[in-house]
Amino acid sequence: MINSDPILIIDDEVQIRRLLEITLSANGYKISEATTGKEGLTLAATGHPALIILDLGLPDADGLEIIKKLREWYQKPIIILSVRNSEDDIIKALDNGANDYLTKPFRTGELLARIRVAIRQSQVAPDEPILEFGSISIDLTNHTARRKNELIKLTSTEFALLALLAKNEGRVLTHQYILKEVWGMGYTEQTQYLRVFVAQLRKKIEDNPARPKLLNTESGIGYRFGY
Amino acid sequence: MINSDPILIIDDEVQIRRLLEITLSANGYKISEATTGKEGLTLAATGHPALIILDLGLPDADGLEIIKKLREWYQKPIIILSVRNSEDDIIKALDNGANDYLTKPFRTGELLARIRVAIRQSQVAPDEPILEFGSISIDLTNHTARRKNELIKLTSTEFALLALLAKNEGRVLTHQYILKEVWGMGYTEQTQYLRVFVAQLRKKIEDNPARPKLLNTESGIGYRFGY
DNA sequence: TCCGCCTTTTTACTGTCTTTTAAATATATT
DNA sequence: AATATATTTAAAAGACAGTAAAAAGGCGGA
Repeated sequence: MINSDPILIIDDEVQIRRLLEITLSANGYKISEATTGKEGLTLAATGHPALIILDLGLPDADGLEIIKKLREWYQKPIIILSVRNSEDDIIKALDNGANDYLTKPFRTGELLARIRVAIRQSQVAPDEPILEFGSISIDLTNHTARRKNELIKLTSTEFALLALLAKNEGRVLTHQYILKEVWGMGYTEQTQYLRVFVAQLRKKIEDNPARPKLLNTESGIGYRFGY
Repeated sequence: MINSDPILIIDDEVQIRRLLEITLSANGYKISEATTGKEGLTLAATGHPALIILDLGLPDADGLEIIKKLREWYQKPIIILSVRNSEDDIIKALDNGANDYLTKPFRTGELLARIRVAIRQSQVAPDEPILEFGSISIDLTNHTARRKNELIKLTSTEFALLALLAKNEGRVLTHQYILKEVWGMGYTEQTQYLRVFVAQLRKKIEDNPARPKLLNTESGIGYRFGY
């Protein structure tokens, strides 16, 4: 997920909390909840949330005061949800450190988009998932593979083959399956293509291509990556 | 003065422009104005505005496309003003790079508060606007590129292409993706444009254009900058 | 508005890299 | 040992990329 830190919801209305719970967790966010200002401040301090959604109309505290208290140390985004729609309330909340202000009832899709905006601004680009196998690393999103940090020059077919095998580390993939995935369903009989490309790949990724350690042959069946 | 760079207003309605002129300058902001998308893009590039206020319903261009075009190089806040109030419009604008979205008619005090929020944030998180690659440096805010401190003369398309690749250093970008980002979604088949512009760029940025070190070809896939 | 300049698009050609095919050699399985 | 399966190499075919230059389009200045 984008961020493993939770979104902290501070709201006394149980319906709103339920709605946010469902919407946010359905979109892959972790959540933590508080029903009072006091509890909210404690949870903000202990749970280091990635973002705080704050209801201005809490029974036990003034919303503005909570924003100010949070902003003494909390740098990440604060989004206000409030029934109050007066310009004065909005301006005061924003000027005291809130990042955004939505009035209830709000549209969940819009809230999600505004959360994305806030998080986008507060965080640096997340690292890409990279598959590692000894001295070989394969970056699927960047379409690059490295060997001891040196870029390996691979053709698109070679990369597709390597990626398929690497994604299925330890599994035996049959010739037919590999051919179907890499070349397409019309090529399941062209085992020879596979042999040629396996040889090319081994030259590029193996220390000793004649004694492969990564790209292993399962005679009569297919190939297996790793293990 | 909060910031000596102006706020750029892109709106075709003269009443809105007058209103914003008065409100913003009364609050100490400098302003510059454009009445069309085209003019807006030019002024954004030449005037390095501290913030852009953009009307989505311009007569000469699709608002979303303008946001995308701006976001190819413009890092500072973009606030949308629009008569459209549908959730879909709001989400699309925000997800394509807008920082905030207000529907017309808007309250000037709220707009000012949201401008303060946006500027506050853009000062906290100043993205490094100058990318460096060996003897090449690319200044995204000023739309300029240098080679050994000599200014390189680039057309706007050339710059957009270079900026896109440079921002994605080390990643392989597909032909389709590059074409979509630089030319627009109707051009994903025009790989020849790309070849011509890549050749032009290489002449300008590479020591030896025939043996590129920065702008690398990934045959059958696309191009990769650096690494 | 027209002219000239600059940028983008189009065209035609050449060169390079990738995939396919083929054939000879090696290894595994029974 | 015989047979099937796999590896390796290299050349042929095909796909893809680079280049140059002309045509078209857009823009600003006279």
